[in-house]
Amino acid sequence: MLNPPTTRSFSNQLVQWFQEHKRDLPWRNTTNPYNIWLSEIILQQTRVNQGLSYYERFIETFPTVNLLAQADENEVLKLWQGLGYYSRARNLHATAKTIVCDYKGVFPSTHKDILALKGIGAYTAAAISSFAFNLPYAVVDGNVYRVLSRLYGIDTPIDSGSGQKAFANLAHQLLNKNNPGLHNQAMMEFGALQCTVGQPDCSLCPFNSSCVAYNQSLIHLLPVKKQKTKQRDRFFNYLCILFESSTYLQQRTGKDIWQNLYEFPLIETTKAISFEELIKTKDYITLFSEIDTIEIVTQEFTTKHLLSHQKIHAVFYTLRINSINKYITKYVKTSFNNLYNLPISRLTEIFIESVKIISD
DNA sequence: AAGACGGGGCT
DNA sequence: AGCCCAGTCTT
Repeated sequence: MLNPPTTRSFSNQLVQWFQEHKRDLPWRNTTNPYNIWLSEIILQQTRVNQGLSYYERFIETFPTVNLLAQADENEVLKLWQGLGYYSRARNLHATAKTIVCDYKGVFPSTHKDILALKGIGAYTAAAISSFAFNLPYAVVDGNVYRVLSRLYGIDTPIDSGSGQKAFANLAHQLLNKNNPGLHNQAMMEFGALQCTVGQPDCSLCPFNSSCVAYNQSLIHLLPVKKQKTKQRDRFFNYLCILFESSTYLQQRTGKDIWQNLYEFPLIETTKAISFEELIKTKDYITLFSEIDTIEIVTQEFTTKHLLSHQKIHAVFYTLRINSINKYITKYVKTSFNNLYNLPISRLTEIFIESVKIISD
C-alpha cells in the first residue's frame, strides 16, 4: 500500500495546489463553528453556487446561534425555501435550540459531541471538527470519493458498506494530522475544480503521472456507484380557492416530501384526471359541499415537477366561491399578500409566479 | 443495506 | 433522460 513519505508529500502538493487555485468563499474566512456549521448544512448535496446566497442571507438574518434558536420554524423554512431537502432546515433549527439549551450557546468542540447533533453525520462532523477546531478527522464527501477512486484506481462501489469503510480509511491515512482543516479543504476543492465529474483537464493535474485512472484511461469509469435512483409518478390536483379577498392553505405533515411547508388544498390521485373527473371524487364533493357557486377563474395551470425520486404531474385549478363551509374553514385562511411570508415548495412557488403573470 | 428526501446544472 | 452535488435519517 502506501508508505508515509508518499502520503506526506501528497498532502503537501495538494495544499500547494489549493493555495494557488482556491476560490474565495465566505465560510473560509472564519473559524467560527456556527458559521462553518451553517455552511456545511447548506452545502450538503448542494453546489457552492446554489448555496452561496442562502448562506449570506442566513448569516445576515441570524448572525448567532441564539438568534437562530429563537426564530419561528416558519421563518427558518422560509429562508431555506427553494434549496430543497427541508429536513436540513428543520434539523438546523432544532440543533440551534440544543446548542443554546444543552451547551449554553457555545458550539460543542469535541468530535463526539458534534457528531451527536441532529443533521450532522460523519462528513459534517469531520468538516466542523477539522475546520473550526483543527481536529484530525478526514472528510469523505462526493469529491473525496472521486479523487481517491481515480488516484488509486479503486472500483469498490462508493455506496456500499465496504467501500465507505475503505475510502474512509484511505482518507484518514492520507490526512495531514498537523493541519487537517487545510488538508480537508484542499481535498474537496481539488475534486470540485480539477478532478471534476465531467471532462477533467488531466494535463493540468499535478498528480497525473501517478494517477491510476488517468494512466489506464479509467477517468470516466470512476468512481463506481451501485444503485440507480428510480422515479415514481404522482398526480397532484391543487385547488386554489378564492373567497372574498382570501385563499386557503394547509401545512404538509407526515412522512412525505415538503414536510411543514404550506400548499393549496390537494387531491392526490393515482393517475391523471380531468376537471370533470375531479369534481366527481369524494374529496372534491366533500370539500365544496353546500357551496352554491364555484367559478373557474383562470385556465388550469399544468406542469411537471421533477424530484430525485418522484415525477409530480401537477394541475392547479383557481376557483372562486360565493360562500364558505366548515371543511374549507379548517384550512389556514390567508391573504395573497401574506402568502409570501409562508414557506412553500418550489412547485407552489412556480404556480404563484404564473398567477402573477396572468393577473398583470 | 436500501429508500427517502429537493432543486438545479450539465451532458 | 441520466447523473451529480461540501449527506443524513429512517426503515
